Amino acid sequence: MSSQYTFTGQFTFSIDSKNRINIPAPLRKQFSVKDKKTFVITRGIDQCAWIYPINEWEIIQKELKQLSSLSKTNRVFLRNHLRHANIIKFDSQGRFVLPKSLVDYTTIKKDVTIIGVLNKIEIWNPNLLRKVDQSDEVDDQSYEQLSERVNI
Amino acid sequence: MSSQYTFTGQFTFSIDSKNRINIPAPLRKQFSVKDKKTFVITRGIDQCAWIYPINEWEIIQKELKQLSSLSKTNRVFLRNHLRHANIIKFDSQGRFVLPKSLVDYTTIKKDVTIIGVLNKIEIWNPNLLRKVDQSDEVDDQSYEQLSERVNI
DNA sequence: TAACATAAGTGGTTAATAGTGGGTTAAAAT
DNA sequence: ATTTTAACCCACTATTAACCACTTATGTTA
Repeated sequence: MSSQYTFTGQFTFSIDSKNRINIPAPLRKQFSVKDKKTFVITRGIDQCAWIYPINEWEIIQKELKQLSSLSKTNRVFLRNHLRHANIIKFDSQGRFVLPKSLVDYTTIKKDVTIIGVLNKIEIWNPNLLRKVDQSDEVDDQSYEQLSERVNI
Repeated sequence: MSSQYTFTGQFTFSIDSKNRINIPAPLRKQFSVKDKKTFVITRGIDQCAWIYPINEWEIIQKELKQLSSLSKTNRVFLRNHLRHANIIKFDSQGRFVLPKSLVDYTTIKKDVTIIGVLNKIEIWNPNLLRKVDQSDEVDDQSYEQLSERVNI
């Protein structure tokens, strides 16, 4: 079954003194009643944070369970993506608190760029994103191989 | 399945102080009831904006959803193509607001040229279009490669 | 072809929503 | 017991969307 979510668009908002980030209204509106405003936020593969609505995350978990921990790539990938996964709700204003570990990982300071990427939402430090945009990084061979088996 | 839309023709209208653009009646009439006056506007490969009726966009989306984010190539591709995609509705007058990012990208100032290109509509800065018409631009190599995989 | 009627393009005003900032209390954690 | 953290509340401002109104085309009919 394919995802019900189709997040798109880019927004640059600010993070406040309590590390709260506003979810852009166009994205927020897609959260269904089932979600109860709940999602999982975790490390992205790039230096950003990924947000998955809770039902979406459960689909991904199922896929992750397929991966054998005998492979080193798999082990590292699983560890890094599960250990930093936080279950979060957004408040009545549509904001959520970005966990400290992810503030550090993403190096977010004052401004935040939020990008809808179909079934997930990316949270970036705008300056970092700009750098990433400019550099054409080489493909990571091992992830390439994984991509043939897991459709995240 | 082939597209139900056959947009054709060229029109030059004006953009107002609120960045509203009128969709020419002949094109607007093709939007079906299913569309609910909804479409996606995004960056064109040239320095213009592309409009896809929402059902047309969903066909594209289905293909994009096949791409795993474990692949770096895919991640960059997905991010860059989705971040500029805005889901828009036109108002009761048949106008829509051109997002600021696309105003900048297209360098649209006062007048707008609107062109029907079968399954999509192009939005141009008339002056820029005139220049492009005169120069035969070279194909962008990377997009050529991607075109074999994703039918946008 | 003149008069009328309808549709199309453009402009502005108002009301609702979205983004941001902060305070207060309750629950954890140290 | 003290400090942090989290949930809840209220409030201000800017932006956006809904609404109304006017003008110019287009087309139709007497």
